[in-house]
Formats: sequence, structure tokens, C-alpha cells
Amino acid sequence: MQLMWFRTDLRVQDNSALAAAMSSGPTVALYLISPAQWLAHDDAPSKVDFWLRNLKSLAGELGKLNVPLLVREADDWSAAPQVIGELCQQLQISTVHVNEEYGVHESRRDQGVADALDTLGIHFNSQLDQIFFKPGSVLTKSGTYFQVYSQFRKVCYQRLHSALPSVIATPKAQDPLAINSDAVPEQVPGFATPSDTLRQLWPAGEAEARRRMDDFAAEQIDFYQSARDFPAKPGTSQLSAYLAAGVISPRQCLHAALAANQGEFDSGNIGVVTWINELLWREFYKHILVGYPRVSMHRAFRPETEALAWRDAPQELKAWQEGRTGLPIIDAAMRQLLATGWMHNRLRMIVAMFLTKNLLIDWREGERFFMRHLIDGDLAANNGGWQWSSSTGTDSAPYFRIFNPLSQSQKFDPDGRFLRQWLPELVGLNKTNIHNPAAMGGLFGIADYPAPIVDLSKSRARALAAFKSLPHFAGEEAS
DNA sequence: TGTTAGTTCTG
DNA sequence: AGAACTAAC
Repeated sequence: MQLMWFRTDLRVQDNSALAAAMSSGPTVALYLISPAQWLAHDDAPSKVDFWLRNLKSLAGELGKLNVPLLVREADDWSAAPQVIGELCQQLQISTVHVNEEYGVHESRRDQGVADALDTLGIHFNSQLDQIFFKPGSVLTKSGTYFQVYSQFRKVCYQRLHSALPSVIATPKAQDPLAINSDAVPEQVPGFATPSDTLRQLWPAGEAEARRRMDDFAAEQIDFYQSARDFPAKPGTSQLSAYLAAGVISPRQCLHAALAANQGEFDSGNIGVVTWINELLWREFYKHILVGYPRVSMHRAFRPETEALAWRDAPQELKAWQEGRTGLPIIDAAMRQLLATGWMHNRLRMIVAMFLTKNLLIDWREGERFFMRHLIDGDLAANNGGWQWSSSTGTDSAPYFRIFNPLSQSQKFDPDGRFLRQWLPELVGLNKTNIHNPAAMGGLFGIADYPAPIVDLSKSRARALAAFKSLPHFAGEEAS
């Protein structure tokens, strides 16, 4: 008997480990509920709820394949070896199949399980599935992990040209087993069920993910490059939550995009090329996590930035978190995050830059807050994004390239449509004033809307000074 | 995937 | 005055 252990790969289509298991023999599926571990990882309640809803949908898909889904609890992953070992003995499992995960804790968990199974004479078979290329297989000429994205991408392009990862066929149904599936819990203690409004924005299941992907590839991807930076437009794929939970695979995404561009990924349709570029950013940050694991252990990629004099400003942090900084684009973005579990990528950069530069608050505060609220929260991508914005990471924004929230707002939400959607107190303002109500002067101050909590000019200068005063800090040349 | 301040050009 | 350009952060 084979055991397929599902984690962040909640689908039956193009699933490497599931295909490996079912081609080896009769298969039973397992999912572990791990509330203490999830809390320790700052997993958002909306994300845990999304996992459970997708797990329920997955149970239905597995049912069509006659694969029973067992649900077990391992509060902390340190309990995983025992829980899985006992189950394997009960069911007389010969091999446990998984898709690789790349966090430090995930690797340690899998090693612990593999070791425990080994003493029981059970095999542990892990597959490349979450990304295109095995970490450690995309390296510089001197054999180190890339630190610069464009160079990494160049090698990825070569690899894609020589061997395109292909989508794996969905397994055929097996003969029914005399094992009953477990019920999937509706809720897990410690993770509140999100609002119906939020849940309805993110319907669960492979069919929904595929529908989104197909619609995007058919109708939006051509405009992706020109539309993706405007938060009021439906210019992005809205697939991040599904990718993070593994309800859809990057290989499926790649092939859907290629089909819209005559099979080309580095030329032709600029929208397609730009979108695939984003899939490769995702790939890059996963590789960074493996090559430089300190980034996920609350350490900056650039050690010299560890000495930065981040401000301890709990009131300002709280204002940022709650969307009441007095800067409309920041507040609208944070309210979008709180209400929907998601934030447009352009806005993630703007609010991250504002927190780490204008407020000069430690990027780790922002990283943690995002993880606690994002339905698509992914350790590698979230950490990569925050360290990019705070200029502490690989290939990050130069310390002097600081976004001005007002000009970003004017540039990327010119009519104020996005602002009006999230800031009812400002709906009456015209497209000039809405970006900067404070400029209208006290007499025209908006009831219920605060004055800006920082002076943008002074706080920008403060951030520049803080970076320049770092010992041994090698300031980059402008590019 | 930038912003600012200063200079020069243009009407 | 305001656009266009540039250097520096």
C-alpha cells in the first residue's frame, strides 16, 4: 500500500507525488492538521480556512479516484514522525510519497519523518513539484546560488529551452479500497473563520483555479504588462492563493501561458512574457530560501543592514496595520488586505516601502503582519518582497530608491477609483485632492480622516541618513 | 519596479 | 512658467 501525504499541493491534476504513488500501487491519502505549527508560522486564519475548504474539495476529487483521504493531527511537526509511522504500520504502507517543500522547518520535518520510516523499513519518496527546477540545479558558473534575479532568469530560460517541464497526467481511478475517508474539519482552533465576503472572493477547488487560469490566459494575459500595475483594474491573474496552496501548479500556469504565445516564453506576446517572468520571480525566491536559509530565520540577506537603527514606533506601526496613516493609498491598500486577505502587488511594494523607509520600522514587522493576514502568504515570496522593499535582500531596491506614496498613488490610480473603493470617507473628493486630502488645508479637512502621521520629505531624508550611516555599508550606484 | 533638486530649453 | 533633462541619493 502507498501513502500520499498532501501538504501545500491540494490537487489531483499535475501532482507529481500523487502520480508516483498511484502508479506504484493502491494508494491512501493523508493530511495533517498542525495548529501549533501553523500559529508558529504566522499562517493567516483566512489561509488556514482556504486550506480546509480546498481539502474538502480535494477529498471529493480523490473520491472519484477511489483514494480515501485520512485526516490526522500532529499539533507540532515534531509529532509528525510518530503519527505517520503509526499510520504506516496500521495500513502496512511500503512507501510514503510527498512533494518537496523548501522551508527550514519543512525540510527538518521531512527528514525526521524519513528517518523514522527508515527504521520501520518504509520508503520515503519525495518529488520536485512546487517549482520548475530543483534548488541547487540552477547555479552560477562558480557553483553558488544566484543573488541577482536577471542572471538567474537567464539560466532558467536556457533550461526551459532545453527541457520544458511537462504536465503530468491525472491518474486513473484505482479499485475501491475498504478504507473510509475522514471528515475534513470546518475549523481549526486558534484560526477564526473569516467573513463570508472574504470566503466568497476565494472559492475553493481545482475547478475554480483552472477556470481562473483559463479565463486569465484567454482574456487578460495580453494586457497583463500594461494593466498589472493599476490596482483598480482586474489586470492580475488572482491565482496567488491557489498557487500557494498548490490547488494549481506552476507547470499548469506555464503551459497555459505558453499556449497563448505559440510556445514562447522569452519573446512574442509581451503580456505572456511578463507573466512568466513573475512565475520565475516565485521560482527565484524559493531557490534563495534554500541557498540562503538565514533569510527565513529573521535575518537580513545583506548582513551589513542588520545594524540599521530601525525605529520602535508602536503607534505608527498600529496606524499602518489598521489603515489610518492619513495617506490614502497606504490606508486603502491596508484595508484591502484586511477585508480580502489579498493586496495588489504594486500596493504591497508601496506599503512595504512606506513602513520600512518613511516610518523606518523593521521589515520583519511588516513581513509578520502580511503573513498573518494574507490568504496567499508564502514564506519565500513574502520574505523576498519585504527584503526587496527594505533594501536588505538579494537584488533589492537600492536604498535611495524610495517610493513617494503620493506620486505612486497619482501614477497608478490616476482617477482615484481604487481609493474611493476602500475609503468611503473620501468618496466626495475629486481625482486631484483624493490622493492628498491634507493639501486642501485645515478648513477643508475631512471629518473622520486623519492627517498624515509622517512628513514624507523629512522621513525620506531620515531613511537615507540611516542607510548612509551604516558601518561598512556599500551604497549602490544608481542604475 | 524612483524621487528630488537643480539646470537648461521653450514659448 | 513649465517642460525636458541630469545628477545624486
